[in-house]
Amino acid sequence: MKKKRTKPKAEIIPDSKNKINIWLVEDNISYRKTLTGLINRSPGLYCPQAFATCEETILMLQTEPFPNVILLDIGLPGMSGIEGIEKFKEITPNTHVLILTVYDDNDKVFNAICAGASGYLLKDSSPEKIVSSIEEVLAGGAPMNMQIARKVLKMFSRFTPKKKDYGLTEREKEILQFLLTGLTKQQIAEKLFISFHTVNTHLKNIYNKLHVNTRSGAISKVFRENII
Amino acid sequence: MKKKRTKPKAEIIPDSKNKINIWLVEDNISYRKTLTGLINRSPGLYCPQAFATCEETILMLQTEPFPNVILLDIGLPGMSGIEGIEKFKEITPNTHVLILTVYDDNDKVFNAICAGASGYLLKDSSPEKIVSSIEEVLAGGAPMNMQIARKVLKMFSRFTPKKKDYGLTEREKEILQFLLTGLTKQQIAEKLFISFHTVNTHLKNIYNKLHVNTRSGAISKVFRENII
DNA sequence: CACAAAATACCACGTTCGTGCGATTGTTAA
DNA sequence: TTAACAATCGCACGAACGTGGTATTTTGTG
Repeated sequence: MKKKRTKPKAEIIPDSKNKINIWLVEDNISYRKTLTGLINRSPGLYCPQAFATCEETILMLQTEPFPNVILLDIGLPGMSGIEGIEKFKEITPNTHVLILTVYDDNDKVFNAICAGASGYLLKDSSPEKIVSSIEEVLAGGAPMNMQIARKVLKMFSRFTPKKKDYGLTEREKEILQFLLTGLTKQQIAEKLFISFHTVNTHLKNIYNKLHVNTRSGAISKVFRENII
Repeated sequence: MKKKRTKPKAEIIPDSKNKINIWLVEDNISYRKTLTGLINRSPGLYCPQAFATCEETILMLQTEPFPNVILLDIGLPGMSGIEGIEKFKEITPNTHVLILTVYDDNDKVFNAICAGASGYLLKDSSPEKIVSSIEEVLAGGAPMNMQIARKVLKMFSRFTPKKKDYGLTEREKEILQFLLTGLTKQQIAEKLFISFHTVNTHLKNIYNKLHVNTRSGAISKVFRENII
């Protein structure tokens, strides 16, 4: 629920008409001013709000119209930027959150993206890069510094479906699927229109192939090793 | 094991000294020629080999020195580009594979990256973008078209640890961990130096909290929803 | 302190599981 | 035509599970 309201401000703020509305969350005062200036000097961009903490930002989201983009630092006093993303996204899911930080460790990058960040920039980015990234975000992109992009791809490939092959047949995989849902042998038999005994046999074979001897072991193996 | 060998060729090939060695895998003849030309006209780049299939490429990898970058199409006759990536990476893990294709569906992108692609370009990319992307790959980046980058981030956020809270206590989580390994109630009891009956009680409570009534259901829920 | 929540413990009963056998049919590759 | 494999079906039995109770002790918080 956006509330449109003209708010008197001491500073000179650019005309908001047809401009991209950008909020800034950055605790370093001088960098914040630099960025605000940079954005407001860019045609088409408009930065009416700048905060030092996520908490303040969240408060303002209660009363002000939602921004198109939030430019967010991660190393903030109080609530971290990562937590901030989640909160922002709960309040206004359509607002893009663009991370601008000094941190480039896997953990921060991973968590930020999982939390819903639309892009991830490092603070050594040039002013031009920052401005173009804001535009890119709105054009449906996901701007990242190249080292970040590489990290992201590497993280991704760690999710590789390794798919060790235990030589399961199609029927066995099918039955395994039903195991995962917590069905009993009898229930599986009914689902597949076969005898209880047949399911029993399949289960025996599955256990043999997976080198387990309980449902629990089988199910855990399926999830941990991305079988099926 | 790289074998350096000067190979007589009918075509005029640029000097390989200090140039980035790029191989091209693309089944469309005219596009292949266009790209080869583009690369060889770029200072610092050098494309001595171009193939129509992964199979040919793999053969050549047996005898020729490994390239720095392989520019790879996905929609190929015979072995698909996705499979190709895996094979290439097995043979020469340090060679970067840069995808250049028309396909932008989640599945292809996901699989390509999981297989180890260093970048993902669409065929509507400008020649300049292609050349700069090759350079970016070698500079440690991961060039992607902006729509691809967005897709990648979105896929990532699907891995979000949602962590629904079912109000499990620490002890209950502990017992849940042992469930995953396939232990019986008695075995869990021994591990924790408590009575079999206590484990039984905990299990009852866990099932209640997770709204399941079998070990299988509990285990599946744990994996699917990232509990614990 | 008081009260709630968590952890502990016990029992009984019917259900389901895992595993030891054996067996028939159909398909597929050698 | 064999041989191998997959899928089907059957039985029996001890072990483990899930669920209904009840009850005591420990821990933590207002």
